[in-house]
Amino acid sequence: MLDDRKLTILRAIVTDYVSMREPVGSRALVERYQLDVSPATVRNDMAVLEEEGYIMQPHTSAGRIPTDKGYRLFVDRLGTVKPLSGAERRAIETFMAGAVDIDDVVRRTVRLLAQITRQVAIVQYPILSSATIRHLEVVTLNPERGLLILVNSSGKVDQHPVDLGGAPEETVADLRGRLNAALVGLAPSQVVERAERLVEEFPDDARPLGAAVVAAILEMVTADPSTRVVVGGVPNLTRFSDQYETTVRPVLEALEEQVVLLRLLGEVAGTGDVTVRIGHENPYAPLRSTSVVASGYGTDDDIWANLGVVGPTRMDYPSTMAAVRAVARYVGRFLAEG
Amino acid sequence: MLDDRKLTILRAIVTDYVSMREPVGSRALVERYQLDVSPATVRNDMAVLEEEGYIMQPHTSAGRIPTDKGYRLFVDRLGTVKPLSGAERRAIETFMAGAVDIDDVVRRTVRLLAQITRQVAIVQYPILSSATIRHLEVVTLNPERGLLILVNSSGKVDQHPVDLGGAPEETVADLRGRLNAALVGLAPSQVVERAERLVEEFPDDARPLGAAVVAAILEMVTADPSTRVVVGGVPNLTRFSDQYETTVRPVLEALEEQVVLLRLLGEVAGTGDVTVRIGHENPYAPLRSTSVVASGYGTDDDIWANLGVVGPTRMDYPSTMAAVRAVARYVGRFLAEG
DNA sequence: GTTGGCACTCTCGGTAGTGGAGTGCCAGTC
DNA sequence: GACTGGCACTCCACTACCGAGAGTGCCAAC
Repeated sequence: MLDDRKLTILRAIVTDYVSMREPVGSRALVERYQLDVSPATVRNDMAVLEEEGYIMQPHTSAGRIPTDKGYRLFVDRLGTVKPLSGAERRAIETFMAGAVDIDDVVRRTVRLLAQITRQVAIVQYPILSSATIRHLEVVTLNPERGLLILVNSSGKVDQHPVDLGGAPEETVADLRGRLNAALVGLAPSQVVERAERLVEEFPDDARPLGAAVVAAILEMVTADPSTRVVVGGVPNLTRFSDQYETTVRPVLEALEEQVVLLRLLGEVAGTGDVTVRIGHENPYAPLRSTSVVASGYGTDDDIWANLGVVGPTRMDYPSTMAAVRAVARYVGRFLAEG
Repeated sequence: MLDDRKLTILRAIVTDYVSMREPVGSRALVERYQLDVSPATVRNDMAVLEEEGYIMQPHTSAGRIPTDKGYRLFVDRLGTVKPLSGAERRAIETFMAGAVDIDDVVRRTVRLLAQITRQVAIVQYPILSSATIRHLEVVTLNPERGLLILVNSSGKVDQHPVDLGGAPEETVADLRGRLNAALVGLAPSQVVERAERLVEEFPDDARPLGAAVVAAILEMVTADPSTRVVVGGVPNLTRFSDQYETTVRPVLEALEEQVVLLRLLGEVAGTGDVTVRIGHENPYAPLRSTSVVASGYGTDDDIWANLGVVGPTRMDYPSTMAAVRAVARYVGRFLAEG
């Protein structure tokens, strides 16, 4: 159905449209891509491509632009992998070099990704499923209010307020000791099991407080994955000032909603490789004229979280995909080592 | 120089332009504001106002629009305080009601402010100058790396990585004890004094590690004020799609830079009352066609941090100022109560 | 000081008209 | 059967032009 030349033409239309931002016609095509056939032939092929739904005309007597389906075919079969430039490689190295803690890593990653792809970058905080609890602390702020702090082996620190109900300091100290003794070294899944039995082991007078604290711990351990997403490169949206209604506004609105972002990244990625959602393929309706390029990141056997970029369907997929892949891999290695 | 009627006219021009978004002419003015004089008289007054630099014409034979100077006069002398609507009052109450910790308070505040003012809101994390250190913890992640955690009396948790250099667990435990004994209960300023002597009290073998940890503590305590700013309501920028180059882009870029935001809030506010920077008065050049309405928040004797909104110079100052003031006060009270 | 009148300026919307880009189709060629 | 040159056709983008409307500044009169 689609012979080689038609595919070549589709590829040419996509690349040309992406770089020129204008509908591309048969004449320009043969000139810029040395197709060795006449414009008329190209036109015949284009008619077929249009019939099949890969390209369309904004109006009669305009050139063609790719449809979502066209981009999809391009991404699946036609895109040649574009290696990163030296400058980009160096940028990745230097950007991450001085990172001190997890927050810093995430912050730097988002900046890096936004800078390389020149698009809006989204990075999810790593979910360290293999991380174990390293330390538990209950800090008394005042007789009524306390703070539960949880540190895991990757250096992530979570906090949660606890209602102490006026419990004496000894009770709190005892509780602290028991919690640490019981839970340190456990992975999240193990915590869930262990914690349930733990409450029963508390002395009677510490029972209510203990139950509250354990509940808080469970909440932190289980709710954690859905916590946080960081966004960067929003000013890059100004490059699409022509697509205000279809791109800029919806993206800004989506960025405000952590839940939406997680859905976007989560449903798109979830694997170790780069995934692309083009336009209407997107699970979130307002972004139907937007594409998401995402990837999981982490070690081979333990995917930790997702990251990606969002931009107009008319984007440079090969470069963007290469950048997302490279950053995901690098961050994965970086986290694994440190 | 400027008699009552001229001031009335200026006020009318500002309010009309803000609500209508169109240059306002003499005829419309007398009709909408019952000025009891003829358009010609108004024109004479407007000519004077223009000469004095309070208003200008986009082009001959258009109506007048206020200049920055005009807005300034309006804000200083002409703006009638616009009380919050019942709905807004209720919004403030309900928004903050279920806040659990500081992060949550800040997040809710930013949403609230963005929603009421329908502009981009910025909230700085509270600097609790009166807060004291409540607990210090050094958690060993692996023989080389540790994590210093600092909890203050307001429930704020800070963390900082520490290079343990393979120090044995007893040394770390000893250090932890000494740190807590020495520093708990101190305010930041006191920590600075005390910490310097503290290092000398360490046993020799803990000296290098101790010095590193103390350095980290000092860094956290002193660097803290400049830490974090949270932004919300960015989609509200889409309401100014006409001012892409002068408003939308610069604001997006500024929002990406925490430093800029802090400068903006800091230099603008710094007092307990609402401060307004109009257009060119702004310390940050790219926002010269933007206004910032900000306020410190906290208790009367202890200003904690700043919050505010940024929007086009053509904004509803009375409402915005009222909203910022109300939110600042409410959050201050909320934090003071615990 | 205020006002009505008036000529003037400038924007905005609508209407033609034109050039150009691109197409589809068809008949002819290899 | 695939490709090509030619040609008529369509539609957009741009320009020019015109008229209506809004608003002004100025002036003479009250």
